[in-house]
Amino acid sequence: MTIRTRVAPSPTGLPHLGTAYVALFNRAFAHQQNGKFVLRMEDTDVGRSDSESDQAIQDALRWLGLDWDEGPDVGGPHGPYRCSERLSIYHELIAELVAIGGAFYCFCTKERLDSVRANQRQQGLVPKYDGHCISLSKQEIQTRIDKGTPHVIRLKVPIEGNCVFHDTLRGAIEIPWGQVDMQVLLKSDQFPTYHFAASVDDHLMEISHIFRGEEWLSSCPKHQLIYTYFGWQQPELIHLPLLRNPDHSKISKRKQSTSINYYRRCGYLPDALVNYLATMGFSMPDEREIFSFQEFQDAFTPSRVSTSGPVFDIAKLSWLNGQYIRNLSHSDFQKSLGEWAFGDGRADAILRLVQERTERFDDVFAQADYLLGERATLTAESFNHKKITSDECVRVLYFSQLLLEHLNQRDGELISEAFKKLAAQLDLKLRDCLFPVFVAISGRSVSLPLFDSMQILGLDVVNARLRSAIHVLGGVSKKMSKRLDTEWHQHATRLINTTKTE
RNA sequence: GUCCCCUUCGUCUAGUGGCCCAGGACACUGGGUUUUCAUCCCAGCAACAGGGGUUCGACUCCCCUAGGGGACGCCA
Repeated sequence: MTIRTRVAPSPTGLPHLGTAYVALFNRAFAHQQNGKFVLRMEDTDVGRSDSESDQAIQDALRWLGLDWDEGPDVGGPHGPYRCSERLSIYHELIAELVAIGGAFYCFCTKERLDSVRANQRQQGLVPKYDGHCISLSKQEIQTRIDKGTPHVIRLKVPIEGNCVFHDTLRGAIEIPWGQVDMQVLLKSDQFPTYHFAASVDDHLMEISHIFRGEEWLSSCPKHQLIYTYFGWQQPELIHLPLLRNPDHSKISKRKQSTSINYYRRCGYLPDALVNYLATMGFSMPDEREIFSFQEFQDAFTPSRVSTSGPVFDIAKLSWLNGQYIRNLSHSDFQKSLGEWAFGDGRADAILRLVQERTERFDDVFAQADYLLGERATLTAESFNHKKITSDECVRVLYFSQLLLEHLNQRDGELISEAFKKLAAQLDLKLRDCLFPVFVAISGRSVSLPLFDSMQILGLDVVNARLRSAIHVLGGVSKKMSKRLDTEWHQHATRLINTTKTE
């Protein structure tokens, strides 16, 4: 049997550390076994998927050296490798599944489902589909379809008994069918859900082993059911532990940077990041902690993967990165640093801002310090200001995060317009409103133009600096963030929409 | 709330019944080398969640409790 593995990210948002983590294991295992490693883009969510993210994920994985044998760009015998290009396959198979009684049409409205689930929750039951449409007759179904009633197709799930499936690291796992929802497989927009697309594609692409995050454990029964209905053999499942925040919750961008690009921008070496990721949940037989991907691949075996969730510890990553940096030849060091600091048009962008503010060359580097490296360390006093209180600073910084995130734009003009409106909404002068942002981004209240700086730094770093600034000011409690989120939603429509039309 | 998964130093981990009054690494503390700093070297600090079994013997096997995490979407 040929070993075939895959990683199947959804192209929504920035390239995630978790994607790299999972790709690492899949790639190492496949190549160790002379198999193939596949990249498949799971763009089943039309609203959230975008091609920019698709490209960014590919770039980030390539940067890490985690490239693939088959995928959307390189092709392969089992293509296409993007869900949105495989719709006819799903439609054909979902029809088959309905025909053999494994799935059924459902015409329920969102409102009805919401109230059903709310009721169930109130009674302490598992919120799930109540089977309302499961026994509609062929005629009833046809009539509604002909009328153009929006509908989905759901998985038929047994009511009683247990589902038993196998995980390589944990052995047999038993989940009562009563816990499993009649999952939507085909959405009303005719796109499959992840569950259906992934199951189908894994089979069609002859995937033999799936290394994926532990978060998928509870959806295994659904996938198993699909395989059973079709009479397919399920791939071997190896659920990896979830990367964690320092507080042990699942790693999330609210609490630390999860974007691969952030670590790239901060000057971590791809080999070091890959090495570090490989020590999360895996250890070498000889306990070595510094090793190449090739060495990892040679030594890898599922039995050396541990099941408890590792905290992603930036201090240790930095130490490891230091080992790699010092090991570089001096010429490689120069080359890599130069590329990091000035590559991709950065030198030009920075120098254009600097020149008009320069009297002597020795002014140059002091002005651009926060663009070339980490900004000065902040304290609460850094935010002392005549016109704006520290609480207001937190508010502004918090909203800035949301604004930039929702704007999802690098365009300086747009950012500038949005901030002007934000200041107006908060009833602050732009100059005062921007003060905490200047401090957060540059470490000073006076610096090179703010929005240009943001563009040069990139969203990942900007976000991290805003987050760290908020932290310095005492952070935002759960309660407070709830209040701010509510307030934000009141501003949001106006801020975002009007911004885009101008 | 229901179900599932997990539980060795603050963190990453070694350990698959005796080699362990638990080893390594990061962080931290102290010392040494170095014109300073960093590197490097040495030393120190620090853990088997708790309770029951099984066994001649449990970090290792079983059960319970507690704690942590995840899932419960026409998100993935």
